Amino acid sequence: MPLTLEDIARLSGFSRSTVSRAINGDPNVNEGTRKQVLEIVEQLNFQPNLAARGLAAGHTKVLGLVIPMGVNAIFTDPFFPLLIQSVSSECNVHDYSVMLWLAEPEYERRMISRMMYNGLVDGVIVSSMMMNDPIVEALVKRKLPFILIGRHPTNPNISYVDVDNWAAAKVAVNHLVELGRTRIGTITGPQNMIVGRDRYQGYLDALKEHNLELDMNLIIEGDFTASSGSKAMKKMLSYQPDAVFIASDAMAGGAIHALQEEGYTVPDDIAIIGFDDIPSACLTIPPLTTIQQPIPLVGSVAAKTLIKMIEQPQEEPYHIILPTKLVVRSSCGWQKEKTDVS
Amino acid sequence: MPLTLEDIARLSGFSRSTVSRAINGDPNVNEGTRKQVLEIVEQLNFQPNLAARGLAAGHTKVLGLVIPMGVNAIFTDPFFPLLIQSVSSECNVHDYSVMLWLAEPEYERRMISRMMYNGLVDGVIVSSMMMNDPIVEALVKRKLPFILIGRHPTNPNISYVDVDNWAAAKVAVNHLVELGRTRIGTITGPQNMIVGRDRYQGYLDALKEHNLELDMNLIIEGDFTASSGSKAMKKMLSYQPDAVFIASDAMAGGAIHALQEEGYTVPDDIAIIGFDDIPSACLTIPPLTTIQQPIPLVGSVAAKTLIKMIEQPQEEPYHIILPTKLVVRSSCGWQKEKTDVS
DNA sequence: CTGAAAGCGCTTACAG
DNA sequence: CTGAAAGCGCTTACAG
Repeated sequence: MPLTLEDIARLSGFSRSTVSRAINGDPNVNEGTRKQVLEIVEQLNFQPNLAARGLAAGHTKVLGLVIPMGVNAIFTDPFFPLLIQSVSSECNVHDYSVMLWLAEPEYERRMISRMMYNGLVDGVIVSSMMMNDPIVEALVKRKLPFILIGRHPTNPNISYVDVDNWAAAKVAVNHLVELGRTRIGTITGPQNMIVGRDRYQGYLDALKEHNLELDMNLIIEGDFTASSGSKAMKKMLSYQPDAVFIASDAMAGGAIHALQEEGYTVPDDIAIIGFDDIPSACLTIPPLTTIQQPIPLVGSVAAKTLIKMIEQPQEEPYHIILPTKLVVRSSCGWQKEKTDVS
Repeated sequence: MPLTLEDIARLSGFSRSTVSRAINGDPNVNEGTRKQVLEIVEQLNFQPNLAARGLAAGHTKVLGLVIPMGVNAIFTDPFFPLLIQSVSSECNVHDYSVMLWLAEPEYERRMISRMMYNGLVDGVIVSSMMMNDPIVEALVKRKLPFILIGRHPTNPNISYVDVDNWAAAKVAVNHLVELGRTRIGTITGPQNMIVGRDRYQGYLDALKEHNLELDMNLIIEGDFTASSGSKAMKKMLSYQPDAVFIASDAMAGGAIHALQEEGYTVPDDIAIIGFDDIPSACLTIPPLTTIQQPIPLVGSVAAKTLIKMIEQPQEEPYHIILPTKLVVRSSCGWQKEKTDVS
């Protein structure tokens, strides 16, 4: 049987209350007694029962991380692992734990309500939701603090951390234009996700700014998976693009693969620029020029901010935009720097 | 404020006890009253506070999934995402939630003890631990049910689910031998992990069975990352292998990449066989021949078994071995079937 | 089949 | 600075 506070109380000669206060860093405890208590705690490796603490204190120091399974790419795209890892690390630092929910459609409703009510988490991070995801609506009705990864399309009262996908997409397309490309296509992300839309809109606006003709044959929607990138690329080929802005590196990897299969050369025949700068971006042949978004930073900032929202509630929502950066490798025909695999 | 059992009791006209029983499927409840209670529950979308339930009932219906961060590969190798996903799905089916712990070295000790004591999880799944991982030792001391993904090297009382890595590695090497290769190297997994050792031992024994000479220059340890595979491959080249058994597809991907860079042709110059059959195995050029292990099955069986251990405790440990399969593509020079990207 | 009551292991006013 | 006591929201013998 695990030890209880009561045991420590008995062993230390202090009351349960005092022991509890000592453990939780309450300033109203004599340093001497704190030391005594903590020594016993240490020695016996006592850990308070978190369910009990949660009940009594009204918080559990665990965060929920919700990843909707609607997206095919979820577990082929390194985006999510990287995100999970960084959220988890940041939580560790603050002495929080993270509970991962993979929201499968069939279970979603059940999970949503459970999550709201169950008193098991103090707040939740929602990643990459669909535009019409009912989860957000459900969350706003409750008092549970939550933060989105990726801005909310319409409700400005919702906190989020995001990058400026629109501006970054423009940077990507501008890069292509500067290199002399004129028939620039795009393989977009899912248009039911805000991230997919923002990047697409950036593409559109960049084209317009340069007075480049818009050819709908050069615009194909992908779903962030490599295979969708490959398929889209093949379909686009007959319309002779000379460059393609692809909304994720995973899709770009698939596209480059398709191009090779079809006998095209990157970047000579077609320049490719991706988005994300995932670890394997420098492993494609040729290495992928892409937009780097600081995924680990996104995760840690989201966690950090949510914890702040929990511990120091305030009215105004947080809208945090993290920086993005063009990483030039060779898939666009401009080798500024050499990147090593190792 | 979320509703409580008390609210439902008042609203339904029954006692808290009866409501609780109705919700939890206790057979000792009149079907009529159960229906009435459940209707109100449904209508108000009441969800019991899980912290309270955990305290009172002694279980929370949440499982911990521990993934040690010692391994570099953790978030570049699709193995883990696939595993997380399948564990999570299986838990959903059984109405359990999963709590993901990424065990970072610095926090590990703290987490271990917390996990044991905190009453927040009913059991834990430990994935891919190091051979000397203290977590197992800590776990056996407690009453907390747990199961390993990957067999334990020494303690037969510990439950696990695994594949027969040793036998599968032999199958892989045999395949190379059958194709006429004689200077067969290997890039192993970390030798402080049982999975790395088992696959290496299979390689060794296969060589011996075929009376092939053992050349230590053709044996290099990797860490399951693509970049370690690439580096190892380059190092091995000067010793002229004509085939390499690589202990993970992620490393094999890196190795193939390295080979291309160095101007070698796969499989003509060097045949490559991997292990795992991750989704991108058919995306390498040429597509990778590999050993398929049923990662999603491993995850779901682990979860299912752990739940059984929790709900129907028994003395004997579970030792579950899942099947493995040679998938022939073209990286060994034997094209049995064509595999499409899409 | 149902209810009153005790209890799970903590936290936190309240009083001193 | 410390302790006795109430309470967090459930479950579960126990009695009927």
